[in-house]
Amino acid sequence: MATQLSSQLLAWFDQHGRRHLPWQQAISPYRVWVSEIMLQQTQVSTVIPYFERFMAAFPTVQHLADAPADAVLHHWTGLGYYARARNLHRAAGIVCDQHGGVFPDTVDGLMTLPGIGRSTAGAIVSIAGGGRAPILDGNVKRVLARYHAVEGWPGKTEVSNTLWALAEEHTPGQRVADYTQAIMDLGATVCSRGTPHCSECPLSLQCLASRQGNPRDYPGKKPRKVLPERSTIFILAHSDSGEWLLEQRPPSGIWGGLWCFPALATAADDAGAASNTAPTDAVGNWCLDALRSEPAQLQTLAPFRHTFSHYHLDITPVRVRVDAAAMGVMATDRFLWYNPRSPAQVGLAAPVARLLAELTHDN
DNA sequence: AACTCGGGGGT
DNA sequence: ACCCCAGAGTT
Repeated sequence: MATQLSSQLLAWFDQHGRRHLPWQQAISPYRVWVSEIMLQQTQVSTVIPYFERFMAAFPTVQHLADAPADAVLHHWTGLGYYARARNLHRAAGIVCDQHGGVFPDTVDGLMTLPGIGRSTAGAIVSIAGGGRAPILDGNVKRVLARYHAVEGWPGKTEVSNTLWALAEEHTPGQRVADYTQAIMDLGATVCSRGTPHCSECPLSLQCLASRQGNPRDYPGKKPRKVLPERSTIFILAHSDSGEWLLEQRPPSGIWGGLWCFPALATAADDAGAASNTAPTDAVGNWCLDALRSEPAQLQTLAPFRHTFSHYHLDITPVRVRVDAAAMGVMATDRFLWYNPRSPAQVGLAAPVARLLAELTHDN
């Protein structure tokens, strides 16, 4: 059943819709799936280059399933939410091993795959399969919350349920792929967050928020908390031959599965700072204990702050030269001597990638 | 229901 | 600084 919203949106889409995004070309379940995963909590302009490189490296779901996990994370470096990449790789294996390389064509079937929730499943079904399934991403939430003047933050279950019901109601039985693209395009271009362009919107006459004159009040804002502060020391251990020691992070938690400089936790509070060990001493001790190597040229670099969505991390990099005996730690597969001149195909945490780039550029 | 999980773009 | 972004998984 087509609603007035869906009809007007489709007419608008024929004139103003976006049609040149990379994942809108050669549409397939695989390409739509990869794009939807990358686009979770990530803006279009950020995703485009990642999508192009990813598709060149892994043209089909079989290529992705056959690739090493490190190679997948390598192509995700800097994109964030790395569980997305690990789930993508796992799901590719399941599709190839259990579904003959063909994606499920229903929302419920797709939702059994790791990393695919209701909205992503709806996007794949509607865009790649033409099936009638709603989505509820950030754009759709904003359009529907304004159109119906839905109060409250969509992170609340009740608000989310209301929006899902509206999304379901408005999803038409015909031209579902165009409708799905249309409502996202409207949210991204006309019904934007900061400055909605109601005068250009095909829905403005019926839109309750526009009629009230306060579209920016919708959707309701997430309650903000003060982010906690943590601190750490990055040990930038390098050999004479210009290789840097990296350690693989545990599979879960922050930077899961990525490669990072060995890190030492430090006291987050400064109340007992007087008793804290100096960073260079802590790193020197670490070299002796963990690497069985005599530290040389210990140097504290400029500290900087890296902010996650849920805490601040103050990072103090300490550079240290270690002798050839230290290379023995490579015996453990948790460690890797990384040569920026011939980089291993592994995932790097963003601040690690930036530090490596700076260190290499300086030399 | 609240929390975890990144990084960057817009303002 | 603060806001949020084509959300999903875990506790």
